[in-house]
Amino acid sequence: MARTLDELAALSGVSRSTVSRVINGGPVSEETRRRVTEVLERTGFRPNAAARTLASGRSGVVGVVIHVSPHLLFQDPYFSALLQGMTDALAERATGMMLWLGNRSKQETLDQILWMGLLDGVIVTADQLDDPLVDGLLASHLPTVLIGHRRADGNASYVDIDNVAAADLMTSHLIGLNRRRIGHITGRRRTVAGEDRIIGYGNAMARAGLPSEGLIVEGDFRIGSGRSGALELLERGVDAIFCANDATAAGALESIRAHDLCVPDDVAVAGFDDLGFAAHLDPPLTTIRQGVQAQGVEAARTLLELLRDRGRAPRRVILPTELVIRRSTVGGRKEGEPE
Amino acid sequence: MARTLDELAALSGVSRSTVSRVINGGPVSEETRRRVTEVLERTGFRPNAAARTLASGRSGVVGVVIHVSPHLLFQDPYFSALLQGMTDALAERATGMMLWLGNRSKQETLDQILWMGLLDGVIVTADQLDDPLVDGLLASHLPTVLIGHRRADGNASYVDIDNVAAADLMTSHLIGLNRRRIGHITGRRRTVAGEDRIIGYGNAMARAGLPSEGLIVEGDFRIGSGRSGALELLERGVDAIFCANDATAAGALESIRAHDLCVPDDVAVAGFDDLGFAAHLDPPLTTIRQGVQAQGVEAARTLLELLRDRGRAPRRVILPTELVIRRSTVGGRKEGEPE
DNA sequence: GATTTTTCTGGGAGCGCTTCCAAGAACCCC
DNA sequence: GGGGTTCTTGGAAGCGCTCCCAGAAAAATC
Repeated sequence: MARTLDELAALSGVSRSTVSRVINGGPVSEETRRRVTEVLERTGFRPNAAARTLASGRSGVVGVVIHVSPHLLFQDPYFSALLQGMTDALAERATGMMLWLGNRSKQETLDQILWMGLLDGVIVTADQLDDPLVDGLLASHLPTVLIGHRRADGNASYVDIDNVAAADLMTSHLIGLNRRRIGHITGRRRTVAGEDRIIGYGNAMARAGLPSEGLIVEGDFRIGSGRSGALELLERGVDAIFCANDATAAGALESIRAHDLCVPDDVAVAGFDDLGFAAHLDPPLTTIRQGVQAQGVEAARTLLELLRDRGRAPRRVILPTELVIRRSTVGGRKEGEPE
Repeated sequence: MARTLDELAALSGVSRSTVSRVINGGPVSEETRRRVTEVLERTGFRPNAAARTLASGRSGVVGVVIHVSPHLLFQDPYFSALLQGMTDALAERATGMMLWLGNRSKQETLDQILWMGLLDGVIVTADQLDDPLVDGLLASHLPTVLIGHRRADGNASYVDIDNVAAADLMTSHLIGLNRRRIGHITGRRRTVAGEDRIIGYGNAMARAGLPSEGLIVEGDFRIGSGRSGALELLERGVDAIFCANDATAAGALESIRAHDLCVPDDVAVAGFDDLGFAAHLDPPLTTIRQGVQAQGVEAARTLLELLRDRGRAPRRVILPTELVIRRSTVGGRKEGEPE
């Protein structure tokens, strides 16, 4: 069994260069290509990846860094969907993927990635407002695509949604339903999504001339903070709660029910993300749908494009979001539910 | 900034070979080492991974293949724990990891891994009785460690638990509590764990002279099959149910409660895995604890050892399991629960 | 002090591939 | 039919590193 290009060249009676061309789709006469391909298939030849990488400067492998605790990673379908999208898009171009999960320190992760050296590019989740890993990656000249972005990342390539606009839209939806004391349970502090959703909420409230002070309680994107946040807001008196994500909203629903209050009659509840379970909460949750899987796909495509054409201008993608209205804000039957 | 060994050699006034020795810990005089190290740090030099791999034949990267549907992957903490264990152990030796999740066909995955070529070795979950991916990997001469193993994998390296013995132990525990009609909800068909747990259950029943026919219903490791399986077994009349894993047991508990039966007085329930939630079910679940994270660690270590010393005999590790008794089989207070 | 042993270092030969260059063959147009 | 294209191919020069070998220097031995 042939192990090198030279052996293959000998077997098929052409030069090494020609075999290389056949493998990489270079210009070769039809006749030669057929002959070499035949030998290629017969021997099951696989070119040595390290040698290709060394000679060509590209490895065909990209890194994906999702720096969250594995606990969260495997619990939140958000990441699962993201990964799925990326692997699909990468596989289309036969690009390998190395995955870094968040179980080491950011500095260690960064060092490892850069030290490793054989990556063509990196996709990294940039959800923190302040993230040395992202900064390091951007500074490293390694082609990098962010999922999410900070203000300062204006000339990096990224895929994101417009959190401010979406939160504004949701808040306006609640205002439009004649809610006046609308509380907000925020996302984790120092995350882009968290802060931007606060801004969007604040914008809508201000525009409507409604007060928001005292109506914002801090959460952390987890169900527990939804429970406690809702308790606090109920005490202060609210007729609607906009939660920074669906998990938080699930917690809020629990607390409200425990208080024997009715959703949405007494208190309307809204979430953000539209993860699978949102439609199956009781009552089904009004939320903002963001296509997480699509974000993964788009991020991968963006990176591949960046690789194909280095020095190309950064590509910034803002994916659309959608207000999904269900019964947690508007009573009665909605969205094709059984009568 | 230095980019190659030669540049570094020039900067520090030694030969390329010497710099290479300093980097790789070869024999170098103290004085030289200090001088070169200084330059190394000052320039932040990183050796080219592809070149090292090509020259040395090792890449310092191993593959991890967890071929389950992403849905399951991200839902079941089992995999999360496994990954965590592996990444920890691999990081100790600065070994990179490429991850293949189960979103492509097995054949595709196999091809990609082998084609990629730059892996030093692979860890793969071998839970299916019949798995072309595992077969292909074992046949490929790529150092491979299985997590779980089939009968035929006798001379591969693997990390596993003794499912037969553990299931036997659990069943005997139930028998020892004077249960006589003990049902079993199996794991997914054609998985090693599923089949072996049936065998262990059967062994214990036979030894005690108890009948098991009609008391085995097929499940699939998921909560749904626990619900339906329990319903079926309740109809046939049982005083205990041994479920193939904790998720199934959770489902069984639901159904039993829905029938207004009491656990464990009317029906005892036992699971397998001791995942985090098992202790928090109502009532807390008697189960078999297997250290999943430890399995990950052990698998990684085994592979690293295999790599250090090729041609070494395969290493087979059977990790211990433990019967964890909680209130789902034995009433009253147990295991440090509040009074 | 001469010889042997050990330690340290530099040179060089690859690892297997890509890719540039140039030469030859085949083809074209007027 | 000659000069110019265009296609196809082989040769050769690396890519940046490891590792073997042999020579030089240092240390140990008698």
